[in-house]
Amino acid sequence: MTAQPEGVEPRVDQAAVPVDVPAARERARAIPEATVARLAVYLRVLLGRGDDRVATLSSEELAHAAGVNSAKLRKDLSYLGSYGTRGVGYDVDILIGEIERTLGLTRKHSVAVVGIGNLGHALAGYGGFASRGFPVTALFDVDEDLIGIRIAGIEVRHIDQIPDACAALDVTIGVIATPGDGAQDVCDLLVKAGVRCILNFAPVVLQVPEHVEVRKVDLAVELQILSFHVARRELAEEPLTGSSIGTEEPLTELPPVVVAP
Amino acid sequence: MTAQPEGVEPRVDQAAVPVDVPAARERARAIPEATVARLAVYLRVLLGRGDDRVATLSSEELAHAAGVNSAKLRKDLSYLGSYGTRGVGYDVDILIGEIERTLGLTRKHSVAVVGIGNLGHALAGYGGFASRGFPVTALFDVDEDLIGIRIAGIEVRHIDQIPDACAALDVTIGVIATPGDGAQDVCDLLVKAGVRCILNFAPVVLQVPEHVEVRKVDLAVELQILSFHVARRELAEEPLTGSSIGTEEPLTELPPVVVAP
DNA sequence: TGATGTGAACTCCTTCACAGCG
DNA sequence: CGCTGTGAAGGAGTTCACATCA
Repeated sequence: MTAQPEGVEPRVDQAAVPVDVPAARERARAIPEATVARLAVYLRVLLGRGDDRVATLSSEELAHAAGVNSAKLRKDLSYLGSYGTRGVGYDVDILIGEIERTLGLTRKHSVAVVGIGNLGHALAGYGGFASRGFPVTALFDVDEDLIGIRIAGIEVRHIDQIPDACAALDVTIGVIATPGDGAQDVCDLLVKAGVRCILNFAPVVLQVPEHVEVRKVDLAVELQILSFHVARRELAEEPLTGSSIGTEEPLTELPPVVVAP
Repeated sequence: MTAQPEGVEPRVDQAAVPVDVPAARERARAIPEATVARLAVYLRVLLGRGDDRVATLSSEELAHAAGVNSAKLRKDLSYLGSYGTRGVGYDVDILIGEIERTLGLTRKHSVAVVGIGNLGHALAGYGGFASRGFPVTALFDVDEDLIGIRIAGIEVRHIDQIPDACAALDVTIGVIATPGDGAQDVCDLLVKAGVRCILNFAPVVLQVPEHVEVRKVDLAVELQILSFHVARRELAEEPLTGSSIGTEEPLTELPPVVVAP
């Protein structure tokens, strides 16, 4: 490991982020959205393997573990620069460092969750956030019964306090887990508080200024997409009964075909 | 694939929704993934508007509400067929029906949630599933302390019972909310039980036979993508001081930057 | 007239295939 | 030789702009 000749690329520790700014800017700008999403996946795989003392991984291995093909993986990694060794593969530690730097994970983050219902409560207590460098530091709701209680040590406050509290805690990411109505208001408060990244679980399309980034997770939509595939598959499997052409299918409902495996 | 001569013309009268099966099959196969995801969004908007007795909507209005541009919306809807009226717009009820049929929502669905931790518990109690036609009918875990308790009236069973219970309840969609390790085992059990659609919240890439559809929701990845955008934006905003090392920036305060392209 | 529906151009992403290097 | 890195080809999705029709 650390078989790195030409000592231009310094070791990456989270105190200093070297590299000249214009180049980094250019590179960051150039990375496709689709690649960014996958970088996060590669990082998780690498962190898993890092424990195993695996010093190096080929594109084939890493790609398989991440569920993509190796050409795509190599192209993705090429956006970061050349951190592989031909004939060998990628140094796990170096790659981890590069991906973390690219994803901005060397920066401190701080997450606020708004809406402490079923989902918000689960998110507030979800260990997966903190363990990946996204500690939840503030919780908000409107329900008087919830305000003041603590979840995982964090006190729930009224959403009126969003501007002050978020600024004070330097919240970088807001998570909206409220019902659909009210989500836009909460969003406006977060934006006012200077939060520029929002993860939205509410089933509405948020309107935000263009300098604010929103990602949406819509569980019902996910299920509906799956539902589409069930339906498509059933159509595809359905035997082509020649007589079905002329028959009057009452198709308010889909044909009831279910094939047991 | 089966070259079907355009023999039967689909009559469109407003009461019934006819359509011959091969044509429906052809169409379903042709709809792009990206469009399917958006259809679900359009549907939600339409259902919201349906209550308001709005009989008709233009592509412009619907597109705005769904957060896309109108050209995209029209192209998306064109995959369903021609259900708009030129000079007027789309009939809300007809469109709802068409989208529901296309997404397979006229079929009965039944959801099993596996892994009753923070997230699984929230999902089990989440009203948004049932209200959109995806009732949760089975819950599973391995923890003896959880087995037997009821959430929203559903009893938690041991995952050993997945094959039997899922078959008996005709589960169409499995939701995996377990920790990463164990997710693959659970997945295998679901597949064995005949479940062909899986929504995976566990941070692993599941291996499944090709007739099984998996969608993954990875919350940490979502946050990391947002993090990337924070970083990119800071790079873009940062004045070109060659040696700025960003960690100590007083980021409590928002620079008022709004870049006009 | 005014909105839909759609070929065509365009942009973005993926895949191929192989040169280049360790 | 083996594997990375990458131009080039291919495919998917988006946007444009306008013919078309209620």
